Amino acid sequence: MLKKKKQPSAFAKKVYEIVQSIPKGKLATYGQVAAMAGKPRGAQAVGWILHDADQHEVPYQRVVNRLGGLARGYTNGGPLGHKKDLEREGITVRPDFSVDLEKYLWRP
DNA sequence: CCGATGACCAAAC
DNA sequence: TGTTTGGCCATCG
Repeated sequence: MLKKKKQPSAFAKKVYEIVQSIPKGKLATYGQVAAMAGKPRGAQAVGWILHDADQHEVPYQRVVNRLGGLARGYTNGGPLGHKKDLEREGITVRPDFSVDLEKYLWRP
């Protein structure tokens, strides 16, 4: 299992720009980002791109699943690291690692 | 193109 | 209720 870094493709680049476009204190879901990138059913693909995004300057912490929950495999200290990053953005994370999408969801 | 993997989503068992 | 399966799309070998 050597899945390692690779070059950003058109889809990845779009995802990066979208994620970087998320205002501070707001959140976006995988499905939302995927839809903006042109793939309303590419949530999994977005997850893959974000996993690779750790080598880019992308605030992928602002991207959560549709339940407002943190990602399963976070590459930066686990869910605690993710929670800390979100709180630093001004987002309140519940003890169960979920957030209020109605309150923090980014609506362009 | 195919098979396998993945930080997702939804339904089925 | 917890686990599995299928679907989605992208990427690697």
